[in-house]
Parts: sequence; C-alpha cells; structure tokens
Amino acid sequence: MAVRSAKREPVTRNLRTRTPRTAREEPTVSVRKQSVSDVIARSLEEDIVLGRRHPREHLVEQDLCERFNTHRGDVRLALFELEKKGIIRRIPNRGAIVRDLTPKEVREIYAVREELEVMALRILPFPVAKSDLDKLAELQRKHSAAIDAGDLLTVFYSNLHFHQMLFGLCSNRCLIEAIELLAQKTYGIRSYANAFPEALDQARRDHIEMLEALRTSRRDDLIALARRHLKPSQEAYIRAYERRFGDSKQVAAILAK
Amino acid sequence: MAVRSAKREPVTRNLRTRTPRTAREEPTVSVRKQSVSDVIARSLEEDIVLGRRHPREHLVEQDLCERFNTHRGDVRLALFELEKKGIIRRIPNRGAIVRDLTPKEVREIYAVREELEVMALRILPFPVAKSDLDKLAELQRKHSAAIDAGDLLTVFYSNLHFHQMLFGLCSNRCLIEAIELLAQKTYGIRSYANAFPEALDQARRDHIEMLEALRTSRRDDLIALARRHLKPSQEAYIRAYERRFGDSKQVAAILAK
DNA sequence: CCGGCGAAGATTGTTTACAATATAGTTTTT
DNA sequence: AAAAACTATATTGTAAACAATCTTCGCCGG
Repeated sequence: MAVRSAKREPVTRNLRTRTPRTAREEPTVSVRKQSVSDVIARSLEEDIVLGRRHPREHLVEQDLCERFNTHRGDVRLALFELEKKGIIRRIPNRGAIVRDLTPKEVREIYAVREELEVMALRILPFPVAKSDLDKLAELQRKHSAAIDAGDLLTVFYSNLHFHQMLFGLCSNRCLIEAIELLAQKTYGIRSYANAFPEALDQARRDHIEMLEALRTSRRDDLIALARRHLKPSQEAYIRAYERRFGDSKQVAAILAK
Repeated sequence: MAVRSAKREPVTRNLRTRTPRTAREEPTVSVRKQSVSDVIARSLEEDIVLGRRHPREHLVEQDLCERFNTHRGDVRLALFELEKKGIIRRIPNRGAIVRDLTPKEVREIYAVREELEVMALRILPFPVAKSDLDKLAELQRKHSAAIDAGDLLTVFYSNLHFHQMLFGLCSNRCLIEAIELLAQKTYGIRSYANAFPEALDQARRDHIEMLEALRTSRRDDLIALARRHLKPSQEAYIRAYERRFGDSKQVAAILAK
C-alpha cells in the first residue's frame, strides 16, 4: 500500500459478509439484515464514540476500503448513512469529516431527546413483566462490570442495550426508533463524557435507581431519573468545548456559525 | 496533504487546524445543494403523495433511469434515501415497493408527531414578529386558493410550506427536522385524506384559526388546534384501510391492534 | 521576497460492464 | 397428472474504469 494512487490496487474479494439466504424475513429482532455498508457504518460509529476518531478528522474512502476489504460503493453508502444520522458531514468533492457539534446543537438535541424519552416512559405499560426486569438487571450488571474493568467499548454497548431494552418496553415502534436516532446524533460527543470516571459512576447509580422505579411501578420517579440521567453527558461536552475554544473567541465564533 | 506513506500509517491522520475557506458554507438557504438523487427522491415522494403510485407498487430501477434520464447509481441512492425516510421499503435482491402502513403504525407515527409539534409550540417565543405572521398568512392564502382550484399538487406544497414556516418559528433546529421527518413518513397515506374535500376544508379553517392564535399569542389555543389538526388525516386513512381489508375481519383485527 | 500561474497529485463523483439472485414458465420424472 | 427440477428472463448487486474537482507545490516574473 505504498503510494495510493498511481494504480488502484485490486480489491481483495474476501471477507464479504453476505446475508444468509435463509430466513430473510428477520425471524427474530436480534439477527437483522445487515448489509456491508451497515457494518462499515457501525464500525465507524464505534470509532467515533470511543474517541478513536476526533471531530474534524477526515475520512478518506480509499482508506476505508482497505480497512474493510471492500469496494468504494459500500463505503460510500455507509458515509451517506452516517451523514443522514448526523454523525459525519460530507462536503462535495472534498470528502467526509467527523462532525463537530456546537453547544447549541447539543442542547437542542438533548431537549428533544428528553421530550421523547419522557413520552416513552409515560406510555410504558405497568407493571413491567418479571422477565423484562430480569433482562434489564442483567444488562445493568454487565454495564457495571465494564465500568469497573475500564472497558469503555463494553461500557458503551451495554449502556446502549440497557437503554434500548428500557425504551423498547413502550409499544410505540416509531417512538423507539426516534429515540435511537437522536441518541446516535450524539455519538460523536460521548467520548467527552466517558473521560470522566465520576460520570460513569453516576450513570451506574442512575440505572440501578431506574430499575427500582420500574420494579415498584413508580412512573414519576422513573421520569425524573431519566431527565437527570441526560444531564451529565451534555454538560461534560459543553465544558470540554469551552475549555477547547473558550479562550480564543474568534475561533469559537467561526466554528459555531 | 498528508502523503500516504509507505508504511501503513496509524488511523489518526494529520489534521491541522484548517483555515476555513471563504464561506462556501451555504451562501443562502434557498440555493441548497440538491443532487440528482435528491431530485429523483422528491419527485417520487410527490408521486406517492398524490396517489399516482399506490402502496405495494413496485419501483424498478431501470424504469426510473429512463424516466429521469440518468444512470442507476443516482436512482439507487434516491431509493436508499426514501427507504431511510420510511416512504418505501427495499427488499434485498427484489427491489423497492411503496410502503403500506398499517393503522397501528399510522397511529404510532401521529402520536409521536403530536408530541413533537406540541413541544415546538410550547417553546415558540411569543409574540411572533409581524413579518413572520404576514408570510404565514400569504402561505395560507395560497393553500386556500389551491383547495378552491382543486389543484392537489399545490395544496400539498403550500400546506407543507405553511407547516414548515410555523414550526420553523421555534428555534430548535433538531426539533424542526424531527417533525419534518415524521411528516414525511406519512406521505404515502396523504392521498387518502386528500380524497375527502371536507377534510381539506377543515384543514383550511384550522390554518386560519392557528394564525389568529399566533397573532393573539394564545399558546393553549394554538396547541389545541395543532392537536385537532392532526386527527382527520389519520382517521381518513384508517377508514380507507378498513374499507379495503374490512371484509376479512381477522386480518383487520390483527393489524389494527 | 512574494504573489500569481500552472502542472501534478490526491480524492471524490459518474458511468458502464458484469455477476448474483429471484421469479416464472417449461420440462421431466414418478 | 402432480411434483420436482431446470431453464429463461428480469432485476438487483458489485466492481472496476473513467472523469471531474480540489489541493499542493514548484516555477517564473515582478
């Protein structure tokens, strides 16, 4: 992979995850149709969440092709997907960069997210089935263990699954998807919150309290907890942002426009 | 630019603080980047909204290429966009069909939409500027005239613009986009509501009352109107759906609940 | 010294050809 | 005659080549 341009190196056609021909009717929710571009998009999301790729970093199609052993078509599609999700930004003829959210945008996203999460908890049918409570408790334990181990990747995913399971308890499919979409918009800033161990600790305690509220069918407590749970990560980002750009006002002005 | 060096370079690329190039960032809102695929997607949306293409109708890439005088790449991208918006559905290796929403899905979408629209009206700053009120009134007149003329295409677009302008008054960009996305999800069923002239008449009256509530800064009235405004179109669709499939009762029962 | 000019390189955007897959219709077998 | 297997065709998915665009950097004249 010396110089990347003179001749385009041929694509090695291995490692293509092909969707199995059997059971295309998604028998269960777990095994979803995942096309190649979805896999790439998810992997890039992961990189961004964990801070392996920073805001303003450039994403080059050819690099991603080599990394995922595929052709540019799939990578391209993945970038379009991520753009629609708001995780990256594409500039015509120039490529894609990891999006850098302004504090204003972050506040707006979290305001809408809070509204929808509260709605989900409001319509959630009580009492919650014992089997669902058990599954949530299991996810919470996994989350807690990952925090103790300092395994940020597992922290991220177990946290994600906990919330998906929680809001999945409300029966409104459209609402569930909307909540997830908004959560994804903030993937790019999650690494800032993860940098603070005390924030992770607080998240763990919130989860435990949420479980208790679910068990006892205390809806108001649950809603208050969800509201509180959303605060720290946005505040951590805004603090970090101001620490980065707060001193040089003109730079902040340019970026914030 | 960083040369792709002989040794595989680490994932982090050299990103220097890039001097922002001279304002190529949206010179004006009006002239937006609209790629070919966007044009195709919008045109297909229009067909679906006006009932020129029915639910379950098959969309063949090659046909669309001839219709829009382009290659399959653009058409393909447009179909992916429409799939993400929830207007069509793509089945692997089989193609795309206009999505057929069940009454349950419709009710769920409208419930979320109502929640978000009410939120927008709640945070909307009063009083509304005179210039904004004038623009809204102008859009309302256009809508009204289109109804009288029986021009359903203009009815659709002027109605769309009225609502975009109305909710655009709230300053939360993310919220505005979320509302628009949900509205798009129901494009496929709009033709059912448009079939009832009395529904269009009611919509016109709603708009007039909304304008009055905006002028007098009566927030509660405005919210109640918005709630009422959302009801007829979903009910029209559900009635039409049951008329289509009502004969086989067990099917309707399964889908409705 | 330095500021426009232009060629070369790097990256994205477009087009075409080819391969994989599903559906329907036909033939073969029992 | 019914069911299974096969072939033909239509359609989508993949890959590579080609074209356009932007950036960088060296060159030359002032």
